[in-house]
Amino acid sequence: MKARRDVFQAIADPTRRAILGLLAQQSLPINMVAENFQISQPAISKHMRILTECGLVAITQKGRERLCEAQLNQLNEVTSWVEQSKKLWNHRFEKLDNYLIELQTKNQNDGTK
Amino acid sequence: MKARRDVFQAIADPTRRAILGLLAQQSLPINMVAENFQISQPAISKHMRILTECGLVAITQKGRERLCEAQLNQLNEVTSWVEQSKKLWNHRFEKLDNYLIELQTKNQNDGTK
DNA sequence: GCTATGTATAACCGTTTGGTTATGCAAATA
DNA sequence: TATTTGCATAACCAAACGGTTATACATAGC
Repeated sequence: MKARRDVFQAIADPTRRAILGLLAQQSLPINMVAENFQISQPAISKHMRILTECGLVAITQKGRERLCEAQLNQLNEVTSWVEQSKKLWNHRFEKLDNYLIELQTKNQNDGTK
Repeated sequence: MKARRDVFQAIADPTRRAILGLLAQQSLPINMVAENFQISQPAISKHMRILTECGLVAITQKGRERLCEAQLNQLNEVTSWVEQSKKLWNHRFEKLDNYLIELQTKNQNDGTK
């Protein structure tokens, strides 16, 4: 349970994705989140800490309860990375692929040897 | 380095995201990928194994080289999870939020007590 | 055939992860 | 005031992670 969290790591765990799925539909106090899983309350608290550390969940104290609210705009970091990568990927034939050309040249040399 | 990988876990590691960024632009043999990082060749091989296990990279033997090719359509799993979650999230006010209503009712009772 | 190259694999290691139980504490309730 | 409820936190644990070095091995080049 260390310091700087990032969103990619946060959503790597299936339980945390499920928690986000729940909170996406309605804000809930931690104990009501915990009811939806078989793991212990401290385990849920730990997941929640990770989710809050990277801004995916915001918590507001409500009496003795702590209301958890999803902040899914933080997923934009993921979306934009995927989009950016796919953009490059789709254009990969348009740019000269130096390595492949070099490889092909080598093969041609081999052929004429 | 165990069995069933999933895409979310694969992209959780910054080095693997960087590798995908590289391969998105051009297919490369493993050693040329390794040149772009300070970590050892076995470390790169391990990352590559994880990436291939979840289908994000395909490898084809080319003589003694192994050409790595990005398969970024596998990122659709991520994209669709994000989209699905955000959809629920954006509609969270439209559906009745049972917990919050219950909470509010309780508060009203408290007020009139 | 010998050497160099590209890569996989094994063995190992410290750190992180995801879980547990036990405990403490503040707010709500009786 | 005493008890219950809703959490956080500490201490602990096994397993997974991300890295290392050493080694093996097939292909390429001389």
